Amino acid sequence: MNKINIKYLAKELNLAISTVSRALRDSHEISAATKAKVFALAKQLNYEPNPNASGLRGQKTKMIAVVIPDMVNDFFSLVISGIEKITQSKGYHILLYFTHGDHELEVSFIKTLANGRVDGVLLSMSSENNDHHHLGELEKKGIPLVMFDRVSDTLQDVVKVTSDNYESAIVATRHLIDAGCKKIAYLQVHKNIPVGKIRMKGYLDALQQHSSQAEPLVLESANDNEETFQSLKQMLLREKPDGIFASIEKLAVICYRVCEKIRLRIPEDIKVISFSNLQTASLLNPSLTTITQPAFDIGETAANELFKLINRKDKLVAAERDVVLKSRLIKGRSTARY
Amino acid sequence: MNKINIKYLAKELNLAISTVSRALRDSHEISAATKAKVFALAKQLNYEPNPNASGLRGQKTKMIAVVIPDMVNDFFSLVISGIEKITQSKGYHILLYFTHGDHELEVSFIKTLANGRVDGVLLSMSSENNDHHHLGELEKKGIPLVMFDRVSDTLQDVVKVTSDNYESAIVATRHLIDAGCKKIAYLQVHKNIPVGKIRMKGYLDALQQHSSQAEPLVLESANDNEETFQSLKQMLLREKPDGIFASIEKLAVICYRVCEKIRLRIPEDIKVISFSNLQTASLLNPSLTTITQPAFDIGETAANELFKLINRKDKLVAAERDVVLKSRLIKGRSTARY
DNA sequence: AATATTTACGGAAACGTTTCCGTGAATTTG
DNA sequence: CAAATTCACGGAAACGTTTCCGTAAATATT
Repeated sequence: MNKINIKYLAKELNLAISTVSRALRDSHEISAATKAKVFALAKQLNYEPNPNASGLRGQKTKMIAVVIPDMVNDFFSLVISGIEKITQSKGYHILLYFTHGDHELEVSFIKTLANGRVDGVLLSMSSENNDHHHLGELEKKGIPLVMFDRVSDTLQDVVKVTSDNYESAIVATRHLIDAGCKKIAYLQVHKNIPVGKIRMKGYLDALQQHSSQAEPLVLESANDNEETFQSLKQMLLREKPDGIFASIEKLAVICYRVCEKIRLRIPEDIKVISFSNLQTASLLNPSLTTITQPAFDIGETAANELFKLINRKDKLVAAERDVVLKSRLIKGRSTARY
Repeated sequence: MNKINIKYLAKELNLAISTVSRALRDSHEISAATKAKVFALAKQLNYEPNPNASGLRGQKTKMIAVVIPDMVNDFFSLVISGIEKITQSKGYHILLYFTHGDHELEVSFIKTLANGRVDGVLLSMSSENNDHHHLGELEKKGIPLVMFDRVSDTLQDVVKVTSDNYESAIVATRHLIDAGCKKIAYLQVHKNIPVGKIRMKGYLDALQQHSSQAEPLVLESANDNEETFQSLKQMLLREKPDGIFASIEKLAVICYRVCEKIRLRIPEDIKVISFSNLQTASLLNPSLTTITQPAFDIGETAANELFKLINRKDKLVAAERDVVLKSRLIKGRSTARY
């Protein structure tokens, strides 16, 4: 039950600790013969360097943090898969945190991360909150940050990876208009989600430029699904829109349920389009027309950008830039002309 | 740009390093007055203890690893959410690894984890492989392990959290039989997935006991989706089963596509049931009857069991036990009598 | 009042690694 | 052949904590 560490290897081989360490790291100042002996014993004993010791000494942890709201939809699952592809290839490890949309929790996570727990942070904000001092804490400690999807529009000096939410919202709205919709409603999540604002702006601008619809029609969802169900039902019955643009897939799903409940036929009575990464969108009844974000790609790109920052020697060059990836419109029967 | 660590706090307060450390850990041998001063300065400077130093000294990392095949389906997303709920409440951190079904990768992950990187491991196996020496490595180092869902049936001395796959498979098969199916096919994934075997045994036993069907009908899926699509299509055309039992949701989805392609009506011509945690199962066309595993619960339970092991003082007591949670049958139109 | 105990804190070792600095021996250079 | 350089390795410091051991003063005990 002997601990196998460098000291043990050194004693076993009659070498100094420093020699063993250098041999393991393939240093040029160690002879081939010695290296071979060290490697052989290390492999035989299944030696793995203690990460805490390496981290403490070298101030490198080989870990990055991924901080996201949650994983209830397929979007973040795909993003993480993209991130994992990159971290895996770089020999890095992923620490995963869920904020559950709670800003306080986000602040608390970031503070814990700011003291040498990770080499970098990938963040999708819990909510639009102009209080960004916790992110400043990261910068002060020299820990690189890349934001993705739910980014801050007020924060300037940080790398952001997003998709073309504004343009896609215009495309989606125009798609409904082209399908013959005269009264289009927009289903929005809680107001202070950053992407939400931009998407709604696309909806509003598209309406103004391409539709004769007098007034925009916006419904903000509640936190509770049942509550949202009821208010959406009321809205559909009262306003009788003929097109629905859901800003997230959960709202589209609720919309399907409401329509079934009040016997509205999709797409005959009302057409539905939604931002969504649902893999089963094409199997829904009817198949859902979606704006699909390149989620996996966003994850890959964000991770790559983060590693650029981590490996940057010259900390002074502030080459921040926004990366914007394109979403795709995938047509389903939910917006078909009939 | 001064590093704020314990040494800095001590100097600032004219105290010894050891005193500050004890004050921060709320030791009883430090006066209330001193504690107050230390806490105040620590808060003011946003001090966070360096995790590498703590980990190195105390041999505790406050991190656990979660090793799963991937996150392409909703099941593992829910499991992780359940795990996160527990780790969050215990002040622990999650390291996430995907094996992508590759046993070699699993071995490599476990080996890296075996040297003080984490306090415990939650594992859902990549594949049924009787080569378990890498897990022995964990035990040798005293790192607790809990397996969930895809567990090994040959490995005895380890805590396992699963759902009642055998019983559920019987329930599913009987459900098809009761709905009038005379020829039921079972769609299986790659042979060496452990749960797959047990589920199939349930299918076989239910057939033998409750159906007059002469021969079981089993189709093993390929790695490639398109390939699976083709072989399933061939099978449906050749064998003309009137019931399909899919062991995982991906196969049910492919089955839906095949049926649409060859104009088989669900549930009139063929009925479909599947193991699945798809949140949109009820919105499919037609709504899918599922055996739904308590995924979130599995995550919670596995994490709780792991913490029991981590916090156990008495390492000798080997109170291994299997925890089996119940799945639910959720009826949809895909198995309706017509 | 003399001794024993508690209180509140300081000093230093230890965790396992990496790397700076040194140093004999071997090799190259002028 | 002497001097300079390279080679191959050893010793020890440093990373930031936690904790064991020690100790002077304060308090409690007999």
